[in-house]
Amino acid sequence: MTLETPSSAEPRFLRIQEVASELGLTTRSIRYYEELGLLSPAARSDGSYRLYDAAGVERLRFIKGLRDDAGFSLAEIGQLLEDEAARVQTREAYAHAVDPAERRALVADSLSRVERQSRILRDKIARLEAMVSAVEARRSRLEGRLADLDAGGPGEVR
Amino acid sequence: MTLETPSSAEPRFLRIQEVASELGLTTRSIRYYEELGLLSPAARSDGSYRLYDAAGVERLRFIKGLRDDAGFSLAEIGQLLEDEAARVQTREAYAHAVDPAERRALVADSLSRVERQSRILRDKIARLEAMVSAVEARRSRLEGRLADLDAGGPGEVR
DNA sequence: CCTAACGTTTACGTATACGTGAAGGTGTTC
DNA sequence: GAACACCTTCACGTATACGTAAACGTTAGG
Repeated sequence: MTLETPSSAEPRFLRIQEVASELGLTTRSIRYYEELGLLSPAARSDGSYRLYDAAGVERLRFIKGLRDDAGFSLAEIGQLLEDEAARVQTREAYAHAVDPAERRALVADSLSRVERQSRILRDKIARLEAMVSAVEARRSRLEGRLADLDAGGPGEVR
Repeated sequence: MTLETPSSAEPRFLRIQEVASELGLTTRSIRYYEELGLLSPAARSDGSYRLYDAAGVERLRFIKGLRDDAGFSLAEIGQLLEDEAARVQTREAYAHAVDPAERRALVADSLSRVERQSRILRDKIARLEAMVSAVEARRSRLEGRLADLDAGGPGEVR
């Protein structure tokens, strides 16, 4: 066997292509996101291969979601992730904070950032739902007409 | 007065800049959308100025919504509008159709197109909502910790 | 009639978000 | 240790969605 200490605590790293395949991205995209400062690999191999851990993969999945699902630009995503980074930093500070008041302030800060993220997404959803209801209005008009016709309905178009 | 037959049945036309201002677009964008075949002005003046009617303005508002709110590409919007165009054509055919079976088929066709539009939008909303719930999960974790702290909570970070 | 504001087409410029090599190093396998 | 897939860093190419300027015609007002 070529296995080397397959311990359970081994930090499982993935190389860029493995991550790309798992997420349905290209390696180019991942490197480009890195250029823009949206993420950086957890580590580099001896030969300077990018190595990603689970958190990195999750971050990329989040980025992809924001792009494909929410339709945000990479610049907007950068903003959202800055909030996220600040949140993580805050989390770090929290671990070292002793004063309860300080801890409270740090958590409150994180919370406000998450709430902002949530607001942005919810706002987008609300606008999408407005569009849906416009489409639905047409839909129900058509369904009504169809029902009329099935019941031997009126001859003139209205 | 400089008024000229301000009759109520007068077809109110707007020029491109008026439309652009009303919708928060640029004239360039509107002309570009026209290049792509997403719309065409209802009429042209003697001097070939583009003239838009209420329907044209609505169509543009729809396009802007699909772009800004839903984040669709202009190509995708083109698809959605083709469906819409087919629907309108179908509506026209409906007015001339006499056979009830034919009429039923036409309405059913329109309905299926509208349903497709609705599906596309709802799919987008669903994916957005999945993202929101991910964010909300973090949010409630933070809220919980905040409550702990306010109650004189545990000293170690988890 | 003249002018200022607005419009027209044509065409080249630009930001974003990657794709696509080139030239070379890395890593695993037989 | 040679092959071959994978990685690295430039660097230039490309599609989308417009911005911007040139050169010129149109419309409305005084």
